[in-house]
Amino acid sequence: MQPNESLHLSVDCVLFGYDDDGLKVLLINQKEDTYAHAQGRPMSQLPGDLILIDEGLEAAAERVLFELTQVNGVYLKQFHAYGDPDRVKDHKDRTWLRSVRTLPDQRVITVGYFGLVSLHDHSPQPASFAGGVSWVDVNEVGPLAFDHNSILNGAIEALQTQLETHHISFELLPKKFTLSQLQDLYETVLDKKFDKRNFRKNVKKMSHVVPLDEKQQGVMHKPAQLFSFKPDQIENA
Amino acid sequence: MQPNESLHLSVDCVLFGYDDDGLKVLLINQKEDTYAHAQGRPMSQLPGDLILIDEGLEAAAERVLFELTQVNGVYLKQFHAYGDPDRVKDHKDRTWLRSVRTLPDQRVITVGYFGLVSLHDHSPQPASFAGGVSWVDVNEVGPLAFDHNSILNGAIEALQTQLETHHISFELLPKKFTLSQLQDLYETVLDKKFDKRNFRKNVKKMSHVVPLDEKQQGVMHKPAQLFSFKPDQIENA
DNA sequence: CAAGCTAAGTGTTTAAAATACACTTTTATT
DNA sequence: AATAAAAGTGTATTTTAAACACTTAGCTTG
Repeated sequence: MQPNESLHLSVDCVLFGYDDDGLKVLLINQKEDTYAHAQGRPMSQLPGDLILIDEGLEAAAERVLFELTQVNGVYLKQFHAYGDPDRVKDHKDRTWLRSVRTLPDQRVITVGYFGLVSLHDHSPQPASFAGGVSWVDVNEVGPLAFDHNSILNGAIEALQTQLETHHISFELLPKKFTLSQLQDLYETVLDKKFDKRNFRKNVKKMSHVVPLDEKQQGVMHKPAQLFSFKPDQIENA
Repeated sequence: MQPNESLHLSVDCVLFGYDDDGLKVLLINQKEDTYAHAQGRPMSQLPGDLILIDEGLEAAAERVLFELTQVNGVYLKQFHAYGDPDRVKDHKDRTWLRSVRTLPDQRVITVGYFGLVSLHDHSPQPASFAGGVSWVDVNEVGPLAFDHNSILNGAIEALQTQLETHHISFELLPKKFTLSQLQDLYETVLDKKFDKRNFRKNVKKMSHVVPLDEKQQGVMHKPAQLFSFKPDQIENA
């Protein structure tokens, strides 16, 4: 048996977007891309692409996300490589592959990255996204192409671990945020509830979360104190 | 720029071996393999190989380790993929590459796995290892080929995390062991000291560590109680 | 066979961290 | 002026982590 004479490598990106409405993932609707050729039922998939011959893995992930969102400097973290020889051989995925790949039977190993963006500050405008792309609530993701459901699950677990061990919440929040927003973020991502007073006690220990001289405005209840993250050294938890 | 028309994928294995003498890594001495051709100074490297065209990633790692150790069923865990386009382009590595690869200039992405074996029970006999292979104490590893020093560091960190979050210590200990051996293992891998009494208090909470009706023999001090791991469901910490 | 060496084995006290829990405050709306 | 809605705040209890020192069992040696 020959070594990998013909074998492709890709990156797949699980881009998490967060706002007060919940945690979303950026999915690509195959129908939009392959409308003319696709015979099978349209499916969604994670954004990804074959890596270029001289391109680093993270660089490839950045390129994929920039092409879709026009946003640079997204927090990105590699979490797992998926290399089952049959991962792109499933019948349901053949139609799409034939429509977009010159070598649809080629084995593809993929490296998974997850990315984080805040959807608050109007940063990545829906408009700036290519067509056929949409944010889907993580709890409402249906069956995806290939092994993308397991990749997504791997990404969610990696995100949860990362949130508990590293200070990454600022990647998902607006620059100015309330403690309730911070708590909601933790509750949404970790899928568990926290006691308000205990949560705030813990936040007080985080030296990189600092109160501003500013309050929430235009809400029909007691306005909340606004906080921000100290940019200098947001290190490990 | 073309997508990855010609790009190789390998696995590299960081096989950790443990005995009362410390934590070791299995390294391959390039000199033995490429003696005839190598011009540069001989270096050690991690065991690894290009993956075969129909082979899964973990299967490739198993194959690499089996060829070296004749041992099957080794605990294996993927920890990171390394894809810097220049990772095999360093001058120091050219000679060796020219001597063993048909396409020495080919870019190679590698997926890192770490494996665990106990060196107590005479399991992988030194004799059963191919020549040019040796166990090196993790604290005495010199400069390795390619980016193998960073891969090794990545593996050590992954092993530490895994030891703290999953019950894997039985992979590194003899079937029957003392609590001091268990503590030494934790101290060696995590590189910190534990209080003997507190450590033993914690072990008592681990339901999968069970005392045997047997004591250490032939030691010139009070013989220790022997323990073993309950095979049924050794789950998360 | 007594003395001495070596590592095994064993509890308690103190400090720190996590948990449980309910009412008052501030603003906008009616 | 009354109401609605979420913000904000403190204490007591339980649990977990940390610090700490002497006695015991078996082997070795003189």
